[in-house]
Amino acid sequence: MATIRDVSKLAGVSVATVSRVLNRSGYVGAATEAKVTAAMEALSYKPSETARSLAGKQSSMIALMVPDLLNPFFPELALAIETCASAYGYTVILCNSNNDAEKERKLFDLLVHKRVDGLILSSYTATPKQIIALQDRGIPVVVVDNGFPGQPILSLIARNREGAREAVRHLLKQGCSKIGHLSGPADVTAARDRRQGYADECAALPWFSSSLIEQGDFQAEGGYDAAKRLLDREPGIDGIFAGNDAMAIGALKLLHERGSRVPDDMRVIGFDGIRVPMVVPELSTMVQPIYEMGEQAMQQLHRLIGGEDVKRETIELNTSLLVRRSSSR
Amino acid sequence: MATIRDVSKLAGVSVATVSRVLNRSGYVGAATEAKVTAAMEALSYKPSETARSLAGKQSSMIALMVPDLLNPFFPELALAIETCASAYGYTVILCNSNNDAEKERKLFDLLVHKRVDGLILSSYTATPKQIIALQDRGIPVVVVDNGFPGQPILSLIARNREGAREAVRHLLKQGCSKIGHLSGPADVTAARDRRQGYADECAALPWFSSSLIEQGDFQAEGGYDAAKRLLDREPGIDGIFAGNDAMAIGALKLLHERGSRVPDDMRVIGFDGIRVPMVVPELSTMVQPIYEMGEQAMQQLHRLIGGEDVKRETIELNTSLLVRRSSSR
DNA sequence: GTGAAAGCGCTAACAG
DNA sequence: CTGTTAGCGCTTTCAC
Repeated sequence: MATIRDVSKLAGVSVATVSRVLNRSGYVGAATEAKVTAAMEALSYKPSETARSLAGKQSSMIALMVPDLLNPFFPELALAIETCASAYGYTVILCNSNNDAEKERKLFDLLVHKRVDGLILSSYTATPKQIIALQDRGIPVVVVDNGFPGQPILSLIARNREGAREAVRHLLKQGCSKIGHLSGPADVTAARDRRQGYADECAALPWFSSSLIEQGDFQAEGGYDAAKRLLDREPGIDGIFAGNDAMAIGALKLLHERGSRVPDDMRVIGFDGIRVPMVVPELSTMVQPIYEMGEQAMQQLHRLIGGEDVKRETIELNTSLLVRRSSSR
Repeated sequence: MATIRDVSKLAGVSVATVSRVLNRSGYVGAATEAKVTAAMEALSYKPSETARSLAGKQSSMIALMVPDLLNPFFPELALAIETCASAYGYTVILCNSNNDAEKERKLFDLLVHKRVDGLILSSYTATPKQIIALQDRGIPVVVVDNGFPGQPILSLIARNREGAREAVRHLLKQGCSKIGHLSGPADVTAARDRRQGYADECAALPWFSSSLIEQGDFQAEGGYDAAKRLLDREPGIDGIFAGNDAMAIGALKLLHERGSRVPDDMRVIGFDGIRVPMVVPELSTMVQPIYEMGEQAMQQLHRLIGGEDVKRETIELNTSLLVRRSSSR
């Protein structure tokens, strides 16, 4: 593999000059530049990212850390980020924290030592403190699908509360007379906001009771179990708003086992808009703009890495209602 | 961040010695080693992978290249590989080729320049030539879910032909009297083998005709379309063996739209065993040991990287029949 | 404008 | 057993 020295020799200049045209830094005569470019071409030279990284520049690697690759939300996000990152010239390191705070901590350390240029983080367990510490250690972070209001952390999140309200209003409009909610983990902002949105719409209605909320874990199995507990406890429910699609799918499975007809006896709506080719009945959902979220995350991270003065705040993205068969005839 | 020099000073030895205990290479006195270890501890020193990589050692990064992150098969594989890689001390670079031969080619180049230690490749487009070229450029490769018989390429693949035969026999045993097959892309080994397995079992049966095979693309949409073409063309089909789960799900969707009762009027079985929490009816499938496949891929790659003399051949893994509702009452 | 030279942090001969 | 030293390929002052 050709090195910068080979290029410099072939072009009859010094390595410093080659480095300059490589980085468009400092002045280089037009003629010289042409010679260098030609030489690089001739040797099909590509600078060694490794050396570049050692010499103090960027590693042109970013890390993507997700809690659960089996939740289709994250592959979709990963796809968006990978595509966008590669357009910017970054390589993506994939980290699956498995929702394990300890593993996460170790990964943070690793990333620092790997000198990654930045991190796109989706985590239910990372604390603001940890994230800020990471930033202080020189690693710009963009958080996705979780927010830390009041903290100097740049995060991207859907308008969850608003979206939840819209989902519930949709169920009400469909004629539901008693709506239950399967909420996500209590310590996840997105889950809390969705629960809050549900409460916003329902709290004043005569049938409302806080026991209409059952907590799950954002996973299909958990949604199945939570739905079971909810329905066993609260008779007369004819609408379910699940905190995410995975749980909604779990609920649908339970309903099918019990012979409930959806959407006739029970209407169900989820949240996320994951593109799982689902079977019967297709799930209505509040769509998060997952691809856009990944795209924006990468964009913002790139700006942070570039040292731009980006405001470290929570950015909210709009959701959109997607009505399919599970909630409407 | 502490460097090897800091450690050497604190321990009162030379950097070479520190390097030795770091790599367990060469002899180091017990007392010295203890001092060094203590110093490393005290400074919470971690060697810079970047420097180590530049100095000619390994980059401790491997790449994982997949064609389609939206197919749940690949996140599952990725999870297995990431977990296993991290146990071995490797970091995983994620590449999504998007089934695009051109992007794939560029990625190969990139990986060479990044000096990744190895590559786990799942691709429908890469040619044996390309893969061998990559190996010649110093990057060990393990291919997953595709085989290149006769080529010096280490690949892991399920016993597709055998598995397909078993799936078809299962449908026959369930009483199917005319079974269609939705096959995958013609240029994918796995798809061909499964089609062949189907043919093995059916070719001699009175109702068989090659028009019972309809080609899809291993994606749900494609399965939907292929099933439509198949059923419109061939009346009397009461069993479908889909080349993978994604297509089987597409077929189920079509069947539901058409009011076919599954499994009463039509029995369906897929191939892959992806862990999508599916709705009604749950899909029967030939399970590939996805996790094990990822695990083995990582293991073999590690051996290749270590310079062990691993035989570059196709390794086959057993599948297992998982009967659920889509094929059995 | 361009070159010389000093590192970045680590490894690997080669001497002791 | 341990220290010295020369790089790995690139960036970056500092002179000319």
